[in-house]
Amino acid sequence: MESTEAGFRSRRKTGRPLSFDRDAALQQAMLTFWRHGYETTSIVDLTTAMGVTAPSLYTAFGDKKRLFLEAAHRYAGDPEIIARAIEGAPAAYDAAREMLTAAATAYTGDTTPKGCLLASATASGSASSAEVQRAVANIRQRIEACLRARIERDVSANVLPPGTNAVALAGVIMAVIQGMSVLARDGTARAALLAIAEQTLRAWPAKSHAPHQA
Amino acid sequence: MESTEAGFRSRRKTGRPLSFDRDAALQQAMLTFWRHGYETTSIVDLTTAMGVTAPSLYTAFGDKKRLFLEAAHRYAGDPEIIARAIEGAPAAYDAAREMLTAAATAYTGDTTPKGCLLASATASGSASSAEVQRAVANIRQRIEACLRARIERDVSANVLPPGTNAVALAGVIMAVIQGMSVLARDGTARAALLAIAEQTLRAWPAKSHAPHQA
DNA sequence: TTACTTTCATAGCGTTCGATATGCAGCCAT
DNA sequence: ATGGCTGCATATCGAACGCTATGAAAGTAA
Repeated sequence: MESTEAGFRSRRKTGRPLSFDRDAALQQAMLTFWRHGYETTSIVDLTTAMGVTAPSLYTAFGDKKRLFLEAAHRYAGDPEIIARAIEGAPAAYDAAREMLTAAATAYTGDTTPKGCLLASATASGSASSAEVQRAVANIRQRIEACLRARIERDVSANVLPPGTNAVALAGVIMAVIQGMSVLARDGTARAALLAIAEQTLRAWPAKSHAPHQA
Repeated sequence: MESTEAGFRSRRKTGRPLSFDRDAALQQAMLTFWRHGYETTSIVDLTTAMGVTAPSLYTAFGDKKRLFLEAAHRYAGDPEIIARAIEGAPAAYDAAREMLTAAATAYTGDTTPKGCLLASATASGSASSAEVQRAVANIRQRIEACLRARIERDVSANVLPPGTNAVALAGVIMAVIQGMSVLARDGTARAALLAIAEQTLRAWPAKSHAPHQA
């Protein structure tokens, strides 16, 4: 059930070895999906970028859907590590700050496509891609749940004011992160995104302020 | 140069009249693009939804690109009206509040697709759709510029603290709006989006508070 | 009625889509 | 060396893509 079972068909013992670097090919596939989206990336686009023929792609990765899912998981990184980073932060504020600045930076890389693969690649699609859209949504929601739990923990620990709406606060952070992807795609520079991140963090409820909600 | 020249080929005086309601067909096209995106909506999808054959679609709307642009402009509404609404608001805060709550509501309609057409339909695409992506980005940036100008006006009028970063503040609002589209597509309910809107507005710098930035 | 204009429905254009059948090439185990 | 795998390159497959040629149908203008 684990998605990272070290590839699609790797436990072979005999036969001709792969003539290409599977990991490097996956990396190129990820970049291509990142730039052009899931449905709007063709197999030819992928084989060209990966330097591999179509039959090799299919034997190594299954089909387009599985290749995308593997690329998406590689993009998202290990969810356990993310969870530990959020939970291990000094406070929810620090986790949110790290998430926002990391997003602003990652969405404006020089050598990578602009924006967020998870935010753009399956933002729309025909009915046939519903399963892929759900998988990407799950990745998002797992991160949101983790941040929300961290906020709730801070509320319980009195680090955040008791009236804090954890769902809304986590939602704002997630919305800004996803929205920054759109802005980055439109050409907004890294500095501007970082300023948006800073401005967003000014909304963070502080214990030193009186909680101003019912 | 005006996009709304009342259709693609409407100034006819003789000949067989249109057997379908051009406006209603455009509305259906808009809903279809809204649901499935630009490139990921096929001509068959459109003709089915619009109740029109392919040749009729092409004579009435030009081609897929022009049909989408016309649908996108219908979705976005008259930019003049939007500009007047932002400029005519009591303060930038009210404009931002209206934009956020209107987005939260519009993205979770019962009879419309979830999310925002402008945010999702061209979030990704092959190189051939670059022109359409740019057109949609322009719509976004026009709104952002309008909000930013309204914020700057409030700063000049001392309604907002002098140190206010208008670019970042407008950017946050735009990012949250675009991000809410992603959340809405993932299934987030209207109430949750409205809570995010409220939480976002708490970040709004108030003249009554001491400005806490350099 | 007749000429003219424009839309309609049918059918299909050439291209690209995701995915494969086929046969040769390369590597391991024996 | 040889048999058994497995990946490689070539050449497609049927379906769907965006789009259009064609001629009949339905109006207006004379």
